[in-house]
Amino acid sequence: MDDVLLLLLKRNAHVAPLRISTTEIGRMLNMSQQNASRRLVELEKEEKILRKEGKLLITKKGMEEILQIYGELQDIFDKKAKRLEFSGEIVEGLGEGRYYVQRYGTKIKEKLGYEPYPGTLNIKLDAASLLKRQLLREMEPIVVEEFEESGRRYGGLFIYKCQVNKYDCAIVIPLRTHHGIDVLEIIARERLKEKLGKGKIHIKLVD
Amino acid sequence: MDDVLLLLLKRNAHVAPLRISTTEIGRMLNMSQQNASRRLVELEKEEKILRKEGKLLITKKGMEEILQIYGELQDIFDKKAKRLEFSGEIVEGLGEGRYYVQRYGTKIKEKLGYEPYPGTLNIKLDAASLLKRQLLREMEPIVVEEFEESGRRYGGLFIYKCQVNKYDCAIVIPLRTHHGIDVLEIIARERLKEKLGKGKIHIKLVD
DNA sequence: ATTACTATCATCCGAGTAT
DNA sequence: TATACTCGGATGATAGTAA
Repeated sequence: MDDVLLLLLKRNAHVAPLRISTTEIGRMLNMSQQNASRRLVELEKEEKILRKEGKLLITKKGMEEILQIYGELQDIFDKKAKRLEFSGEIVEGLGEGRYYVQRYGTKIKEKLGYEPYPGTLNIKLDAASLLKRQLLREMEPIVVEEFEESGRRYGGLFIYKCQVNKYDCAIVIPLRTHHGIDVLEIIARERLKEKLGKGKIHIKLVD
Repeated sequence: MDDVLLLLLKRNAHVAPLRISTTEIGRMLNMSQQNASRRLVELEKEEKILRKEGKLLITKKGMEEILQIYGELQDIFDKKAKRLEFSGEIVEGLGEGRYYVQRYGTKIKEKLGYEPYPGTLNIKLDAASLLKRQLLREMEPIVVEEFEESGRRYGGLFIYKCQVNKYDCAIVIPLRTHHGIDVLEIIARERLKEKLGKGKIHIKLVD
């Protein structure tokens, strides 16, 4: 982004006309007065700023340029997580998924609105998805608090709603014990393993 | 900010090594392959990226440059947005405000907690406010999703809570059709036009 | 196919200076 | 004081081509 424009923005020239000399601009940006002058003429010609009575104001067009970049950066840093997508393939679990989903079933229903099928779909992530895996941490999880039942203690869960090949599902991350970071456990209303078949699995996080 | 670096960032080269050819960079940024190549060599010399096995990765130093600018923009917009203030004067609407507020009334009540007076206050913004108008985009809106009723389709709304001369109100931005950007439509619990009188109107956004 | 060198052309910047 | 012109040198980009 144009550094002169950014300076003007910092000085609020998008809100109120700003009085500033080319000498000052040059000093602040380590450039000559002559160059600052030329840059302003340039910005004016491009209709990104306008000058009136010796004061500078950033125009709509100028703001669009800035907001364009700001928007892109926001997308990258703030919203990336919401578009998080993983891919991988189904692997066999150890059968413990079934046990846990039954134990947590009521709690999960409170959060998701449905009782999940008693079993988990285990997806082994491919290399590219594995790198994105850590971005899950930046998402706001649905939290199932730890609880005690029949004298046994059950650890908390983080749940993230997602779609797996168009089916509404949820990723479940047990906070206590869990297998390697390369396998995601998925729960859903119904048994999905057969419906999904043998191909590559796509997991897309949803709000 | 360096546009090549921004491109690499968009392609997640800060998260995982990215395979991309100089030809592709050139094509995406409208520059020659030769120039893309030179720019990469440059970025590498400045230690903003590093290359390994033909893949590119943005370094810590590279990210610092990006986050520096992003931080500055956040300071400007996030803080400003919360203090966003407009001024202007009341203008006559076309009466359609009344119709729409009635249609959307229930949805609005769900979001704001009260049924708005059936009519909108139309404020024509002055020149200075007009420039700030686009900063609304940076704020988090209250969203009324589009819906269908009696076979007719109603577009979504963005709503922003505000105070108009001390009265709690809300700015309503229809996402489909809307008049010029220079008029803001305001809704409130009660009819405000008479209470506000003829002077200048001040609109202040609130959380 | 790829990257990146060299040569040439274009653009940007700073110094001097006119206004 | 101020802005902004011209001009020469520096930096940047493209075309051609080597590796």
